[in-house]
Amino acid sequence: MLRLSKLTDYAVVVMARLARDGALPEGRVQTAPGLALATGIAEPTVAKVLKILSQAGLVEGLRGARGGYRLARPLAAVPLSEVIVAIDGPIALTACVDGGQGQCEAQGICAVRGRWDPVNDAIRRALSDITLADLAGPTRCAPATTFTQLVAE
Amino acid sequence: MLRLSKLTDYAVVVMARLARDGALPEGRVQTAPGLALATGIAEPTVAKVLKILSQAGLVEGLRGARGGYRLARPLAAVPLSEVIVAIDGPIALTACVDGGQGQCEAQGICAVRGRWDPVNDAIRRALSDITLADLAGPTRCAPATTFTQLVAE
DNA sequence: TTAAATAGGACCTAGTGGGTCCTCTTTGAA
DNA sequence: TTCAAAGAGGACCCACTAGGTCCTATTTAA
Repeated sequence: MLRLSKLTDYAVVVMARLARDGALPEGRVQTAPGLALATGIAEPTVAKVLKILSQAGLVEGLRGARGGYRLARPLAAVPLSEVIVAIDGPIALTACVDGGQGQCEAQGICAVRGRWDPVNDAIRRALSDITLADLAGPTRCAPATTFTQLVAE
Repeated sequence: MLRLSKLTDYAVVVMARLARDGALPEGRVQTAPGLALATGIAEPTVAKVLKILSQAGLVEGLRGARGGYRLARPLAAVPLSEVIVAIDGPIALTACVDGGQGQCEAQGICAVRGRWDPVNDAIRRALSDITLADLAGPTRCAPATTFTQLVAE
């Protein structure tokens, strides 16, 4: 199904919300509970996503009372690929990736060994060309269509 | 992680092997046990993949003694996207796809609602431009590199 | 000093993909 | 005519891991 993890989905939503609420670079911050309320995502989950994004340098976390999060960069400067990598790890379209030592059990006879890279490059390129600004759109609301309808092939 | 299912991976390997062993359209057939032996993939799994590919019209199954499978089309005429769709279902880069009724719990406030389609289009285009022939290569063996090395970002 | 936040873990749970097995049907060959 | 070899089509089990929750430590403004 080639699916994106839910966490990544949440990340995009949360970052879009940060931008919309003015939590821009050097601007005021937005708390995790507040973002949870605004997005409808459970609070612990929002907190988890923000922590990961913070580690990746995509958002900036300010601790202490009156703390919160804000974007490290404007949405237009954040390629979608970067968010995916931050949450899900490297973008690679194959199952034998996470073997660690890279020893595919069928390595000796695998007919397509070493040929996935153009595929992965193509995917990475496609995801790098799209920024979060493209996904979030110009502040206005998207038309009332469901994901399912949009995405079904 | 954006991972492809293992089954899809197997499908590509198996189809590449079919081509290599001359199980081309209108040609002689190759049995599932034989393919399992040749690819190093467990036999029941190979059989499962072939059944799915057969239903999708990507391979042709001939029943009975001396039966087996052969490609329905040459590899060059099979876009990678078609194999993925056959095994994994529609290509769609978002988690809220399989809700069925399409009612995302955060539907009312989701900031990125309805904006994933350009992303999905880009991915589909990338995967449609690559055929199995590109993956399998011109019969010769790929260099001895592991998937992991090739694919790590 | 206190309360409100983030930071960083540990940990549990459920969904589902991966894999196996069983039975039925088809068909060529003895 | 019979038999064996193969695919067709399910049912089913198991393990992995993503998703989600919670707890504690740390920081900092009021």
